[in-house]
Amino acid sequence: MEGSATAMTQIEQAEGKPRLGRKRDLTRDPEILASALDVLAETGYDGMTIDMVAARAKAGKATLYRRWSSKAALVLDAVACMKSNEIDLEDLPDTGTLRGDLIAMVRTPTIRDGERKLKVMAGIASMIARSPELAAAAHEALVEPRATVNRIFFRRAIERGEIPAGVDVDRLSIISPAMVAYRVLMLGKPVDREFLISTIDEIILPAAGVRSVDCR
Amino acid sequence: MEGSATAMTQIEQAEGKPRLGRKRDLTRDPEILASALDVLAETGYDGMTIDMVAARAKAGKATLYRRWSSKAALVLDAVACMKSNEIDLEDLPDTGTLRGDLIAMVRTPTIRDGERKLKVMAGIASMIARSPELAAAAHEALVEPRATVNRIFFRRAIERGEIPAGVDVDRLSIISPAMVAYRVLMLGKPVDREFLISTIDEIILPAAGVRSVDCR
DNA sequence: CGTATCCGAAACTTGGCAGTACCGGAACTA
DNA sequence: TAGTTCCGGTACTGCCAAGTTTCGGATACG
Repeated sequence: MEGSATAMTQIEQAEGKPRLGRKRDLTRDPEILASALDVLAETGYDGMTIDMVAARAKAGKATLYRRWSSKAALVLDAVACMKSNEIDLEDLPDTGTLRGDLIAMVRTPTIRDGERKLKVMAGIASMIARSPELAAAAHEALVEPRATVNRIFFRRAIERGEIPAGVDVDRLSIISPAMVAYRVLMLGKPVDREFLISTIDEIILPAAGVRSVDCR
Repeated sequence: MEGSATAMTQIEQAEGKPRLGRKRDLTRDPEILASALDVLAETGYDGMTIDMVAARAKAGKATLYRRWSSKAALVLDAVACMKSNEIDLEDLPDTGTLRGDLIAMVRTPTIRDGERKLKVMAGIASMIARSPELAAAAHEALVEPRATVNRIFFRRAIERGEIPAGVDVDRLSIISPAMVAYRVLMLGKPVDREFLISTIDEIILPAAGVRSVDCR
């Protein structure tokens, strides 16, 4: 709740005030949030300092505290704002086959974006158990978008009769994110196109019950 | 390298010394390490303080620093020592079927142990990218043991002819840990027997190419 | 033009934790 | 018994980051 990026500036949300003097430069908000995410991904929550964020954004510390009441609030907003970079659900690939749809999502920018999200996730991992708000923001911005896309592909495949209607769409949608997260965070290996494609062919499609050539 | 629990006390490892005075109580080492893991799982690396660990172990701070040169060394040792609680590879269940073997590992203590490991992993997640030593210890103690057990099961199944010899054993072995980690760390949901069994039946076995009843 | 608020930058205050030093007491050695 | 090292506990030091304040300058309003 509370919603969008620049609107979350908790301090002074009273609207009716005429506010005189120089106006706040709202274009700095996304720049600062992006810097915060960079530092967060590089050093983790506890390693991140407000000075680092301010320096990277070429802003003063006071400017940050004028907009966010604390480090925790800044991080929460930064994580929540990753949601806006989401994939447009109206403009998804539709190749006519489940495999085609899944493979169409395996593109360099998508992988890059995913790795960044995972680094942020690793940076806040220890906080998630203690901050329900942050956990919710991370879930909505980092976890759910990927699963949502996959769910759409599987539902389409069911409608086409390509896979059985009885499959657990939610579980299938999570396989790919889970394998990627494990590979990056636990195994420390990079995610490349080949890994993703073989995961699709060797795990996801068999689990989905695709009537493939090798089911003799 | 360096190996076992109590042996890693980095300070004074010269052996030939006759050492006079009161002897160090070596039985405190595992108690302190266990306390460190508890605090680590609860608060994460940065949230953990030496005082917390000392208090939980009912030890003095000096006692800890007499045995480990720093907080980082203590945590590294504590994580490395989780490896010793490993499952005995000589005493694995052997039910005669892949599904039977996998299901036999789904037991309450195994699940509990896994959740604890994941909480520790979350607590040190942000450190892993910056500390290769800790990353290696975590990999060996938390990640590899599970995969090793699964690999054995899949190799047996191949020998029996239960699954094709061409399957990617390493990838299959990782599915279960990956799904569990994602469920706990990203989704914040608990891991129960039902989840594990349906993961085996709906994802792992189809991916392994088991000639199951529903492959008509 | 005067005032109020913003800006980036830097100085400053405060609190918490890593690491050290010391205490009285216990255990071991010579 | 004297000397040494351990023990649990506490007090202390030094550092670092959160958060506040101040400053000179810029921008907007009336």
